[in-house]
Amino acid sequence: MKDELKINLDTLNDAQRKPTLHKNGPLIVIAGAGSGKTRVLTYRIAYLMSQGVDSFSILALTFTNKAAREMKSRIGELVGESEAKNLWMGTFHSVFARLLRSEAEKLGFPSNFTIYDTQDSDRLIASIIKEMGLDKDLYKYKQIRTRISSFKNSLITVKAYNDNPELQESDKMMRRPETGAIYKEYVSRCFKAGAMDFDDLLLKTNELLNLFPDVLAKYQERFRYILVDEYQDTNHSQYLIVRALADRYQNICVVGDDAQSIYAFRGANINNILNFQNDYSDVTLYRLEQNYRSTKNIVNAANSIISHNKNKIEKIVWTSNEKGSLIEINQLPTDSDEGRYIASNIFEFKMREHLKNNDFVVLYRTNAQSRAIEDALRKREITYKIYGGLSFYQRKEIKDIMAYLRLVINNKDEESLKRIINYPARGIGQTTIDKLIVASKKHSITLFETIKKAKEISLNVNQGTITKLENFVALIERFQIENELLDAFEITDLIIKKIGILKELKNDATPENISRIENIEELLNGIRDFTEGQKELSDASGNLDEFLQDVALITDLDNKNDENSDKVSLMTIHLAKGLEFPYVFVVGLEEDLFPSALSLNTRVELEEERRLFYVALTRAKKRAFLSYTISRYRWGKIIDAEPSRFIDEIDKEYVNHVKISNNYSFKPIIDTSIFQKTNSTKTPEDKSESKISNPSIQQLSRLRKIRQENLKNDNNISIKIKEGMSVEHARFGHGTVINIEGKGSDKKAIINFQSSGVKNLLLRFAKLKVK
DNA sequence: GCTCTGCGGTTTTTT
DNA sequence: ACCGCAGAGC
Repeated sequence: MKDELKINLDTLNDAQRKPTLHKNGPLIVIAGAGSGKTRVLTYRIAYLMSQGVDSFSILALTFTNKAAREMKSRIGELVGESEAKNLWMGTFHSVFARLLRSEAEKLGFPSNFTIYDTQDSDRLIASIIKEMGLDKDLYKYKQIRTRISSFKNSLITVKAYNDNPELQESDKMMRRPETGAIYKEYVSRCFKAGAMDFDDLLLKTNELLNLFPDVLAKYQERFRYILVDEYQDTNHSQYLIVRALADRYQNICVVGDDAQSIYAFRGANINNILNFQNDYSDVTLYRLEQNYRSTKNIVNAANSIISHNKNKIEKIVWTSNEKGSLIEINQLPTDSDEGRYIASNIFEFKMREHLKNNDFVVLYRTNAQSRAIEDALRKREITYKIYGGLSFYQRKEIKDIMAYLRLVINNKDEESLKRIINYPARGIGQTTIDKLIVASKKHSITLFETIKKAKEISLNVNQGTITKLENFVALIERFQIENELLDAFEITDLIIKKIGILKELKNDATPENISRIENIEELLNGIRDFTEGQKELSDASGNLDEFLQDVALITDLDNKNDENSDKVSLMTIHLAKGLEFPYVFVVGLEEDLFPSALSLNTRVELEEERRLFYVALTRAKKRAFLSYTISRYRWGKIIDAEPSRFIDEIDKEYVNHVKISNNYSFKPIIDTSIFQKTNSTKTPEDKSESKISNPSIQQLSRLRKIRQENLKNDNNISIKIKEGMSVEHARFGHGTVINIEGKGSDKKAIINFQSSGVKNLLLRFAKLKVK
């Protein structure tokens, strides 16, 4: 059957077809932004399958779960759903979490091990620092967590740390000689809790492959073809896993763009991609340099930015797309003005060009910047969605419920236990918990066992507390028994009812608590969907441990529930990697913000910020808008801002830089492609101000014509239009006016068009004819 | 053990 | 400006 499978490669260009058809041996694809690298990966996998490669023996590692899902469905279209289902495809973390679950016993972990998220790790480290009696100002738990994380990403185990005088010396220099002891205790507590943190998923995979040659051989044999997307963002630990697995068959295909490497802060090593050709023998290198995404102006501007970096693989990204509009750079007085500038522009573009909210994204360097943008969008009644920040699964109320679920599945999970032992309040306070921790260490048993044996061991608590502890254990054990018979939805529903958390929140019905109730209900709905979905599968049951398996690895970006709703997206630039939007706003282009103040010390860090800017700009298909302010609200006060150095690094040829004029007001940008390098929106009286270069006579006369047309529209048509009128629109055809709202140039009409349905049009732009 | 208040750190980015 | 936490008082 497979032999009959034919993949049509006609839609690929030559550069894309070559790596697609490359069958055996290592290859690297250096792919510029928007050059169709996902397409190559998709077609390559489909092509391999059409050549008889078993779908079970292909491993594809992506950067996000969303990317994996999309690629899988596209492959499904090419080769059939049922075959595509067998592919191992996902993020490093989710793929190797899955692998570890089936091999965990070899490492002494239960197969239903808990995955600690960053917050869990932080709490555990903070707790250890406290238990050890260390100065918490010197030992900041976040810094310690970062340090431990970097150890793990470099495969520096506790033993390796202790064997390494240099590392110990550098911690001593930082006046933190106990770092190694904290690390050791942290690792042992995670082990005792049956928990792995994010870094462990990679570190333990390495350990597994190193310690058990038979296991390594099994997976080498299994994954005969390995493909890695976004290779520039792999860390050392990921690099070693790939190398180990690919060692036997050497069918390794990596795809990436060094210019888009932006995750060094979490251990990504750009040298992985720069040195790939030295790591394997007979590597074939392919380049994808034609950009299909963006206009010439955007591609060229992006090239001019990245040319300021020294450390890079030379490549020429080009496009045959139209030239497009100039990149707009706008100076604004404050961050709230910046928000209003974005909101009014989105509003105007939507009306003028009949765009949807989905066509826009606002990108920022830090999550804190979203606030001013949100306020402005809300005022304009533009619906938006924030990605990242505090994700759904990180919210307190959700983490609380999840802690119950986690404890039911794995009662060794210390962080979950500490979280809920007294929530809702049942009279077990910090003092008791501290005593429990001491006793559990003394007897080398888990916290849960310590509580169970509270009577036998001398805990030094009173009888009332003992009873409370017994009740808690009984509650959890009862859930464990119920869980044997119930599916994930039923047990969660039962737990929520039994612990009375909703009642507690309703009793104090602040707006905050009402939103918490809604979130808990949303969680329950999500679990129901999951449960039902699992039950449809042949090899799944829909019970709780299935739900918990990779829930820790889900991110906001993976939430598909509002993919069809029409919202402006707001996110950090990091989150936007791999995405594209027709209209892109990049805000806060100011020194100390973007580039971040923390990145100015070294060239390496500054170059990463510049790549981040490159990523931001290359998200845009049609138009890009950059903005900066003169003063910005930061750290609770107003501070002066200076334009980012990156602004001057863009070749002037591709930008229209508008600075604040005396009579500054929010006038949206009108299509400047017809009269470049002018401030396009000034009325005739103020046109002499604030422009940075003189428009030609021709351009001016064109500008005047447009204005006259707009005026004519305002004065004639829009005044005439009334409810109930029959009108004609150039694109939408015949329709009837249902309602008129607003006045002057903001006057809008809701019109029911015969062929295209109800539309809300701004009369100034709609160019309606009265019939 | 619980609750209120004042203080200090926070904001670089995330699987 | 906001949040989380420690410490004091109940």
